[in-house]
Amino acid sequence: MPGVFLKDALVTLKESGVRITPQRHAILEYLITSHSHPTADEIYKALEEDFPNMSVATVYNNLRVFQNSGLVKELTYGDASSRFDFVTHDHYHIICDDCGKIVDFHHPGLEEVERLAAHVTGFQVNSHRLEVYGTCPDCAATQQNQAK
Amino acid sequence: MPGVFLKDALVTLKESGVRITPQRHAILEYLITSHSHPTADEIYKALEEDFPNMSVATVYNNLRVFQNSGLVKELTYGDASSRFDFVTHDHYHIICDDCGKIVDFHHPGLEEVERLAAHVTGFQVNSHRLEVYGTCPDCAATQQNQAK
DNA sequence: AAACTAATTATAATGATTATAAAGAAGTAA
DNA sequence: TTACTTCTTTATAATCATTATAATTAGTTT
Repeated sequence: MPGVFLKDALVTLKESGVRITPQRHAILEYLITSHSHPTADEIYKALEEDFPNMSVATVYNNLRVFQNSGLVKELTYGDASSRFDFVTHDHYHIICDDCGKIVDFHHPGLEEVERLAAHVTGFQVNSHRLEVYGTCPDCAATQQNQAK
Repeated sequence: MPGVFLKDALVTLKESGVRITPQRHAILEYLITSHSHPTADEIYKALEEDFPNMSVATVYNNLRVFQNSGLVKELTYGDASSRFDFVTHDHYHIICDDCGKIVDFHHPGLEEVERLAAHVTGFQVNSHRLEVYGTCPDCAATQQNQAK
């Protein structure tokens, strides 16, 4: 069932009064089917063939629209540009310090941490963000070989 | 014991062969004593009085130097500029969705999450990043009043 | 002091993101 | 259909954080 996410997403959008333009359709589809965490520019380049006249602003605008509808999350890191992630189930990311590859992993939510934080700081907690950093198997292997 | 962190930090720097210039001293001191999580520009502005000729590049350069020595951590969020945090003990941050205030809280490390991530993904795990988001007491109070 | 290295300054460049204004497409009501 | 309104896209310029460069200054070593 590959198209389920896309169909659901389109319904969600339509219900909140957002028009489904060809560009929006394409951006969403790319986010879902690429199974990656692309930057705005990567999306722009990937759709260049089908939409030669599309503007970068359109990509940014629509990514924002999708975020407002809760379909997409923005992942921000230091230097580089933001990456965008289609939200399915709750999952976390592990990121390679060497090559930057991002891999999903699932883990029960950290409600206990949220509770403690709320208690200690007096905040009303809404959400949290967790990322794990390390070296991916590929890069680990490369380093092994170079050490020889 | 207010100056302990600063003295320790200076020793750490000297030991790794980093010169202690007046600018570096001032940036570090501000990071420690301001008890905030300033942006590079905030640091620049705060030191303008004492160092009228200091360049923004100097702030960025030295923040990088401090990061390389493990004294400072960069916190990155979506739109805005990076914030810089003097590293003392391990702690996490809770951030107000409304006003952006950042408050520290302590929590045992999430080694168990790291272990699971390593197991599932095959990564060698180095570190992780956790942030909690919510509404700070001040903003919550303001919202209460506005609702009246 | 001379020679060398590191740090700072001033300024320009980069690059991601956003703002703006004009043109186009879709939706609604007559 | 026509006119009218609203939303969307496009093209382009602007913004803003950060980095690169080159020249100058300061510190260190001989």
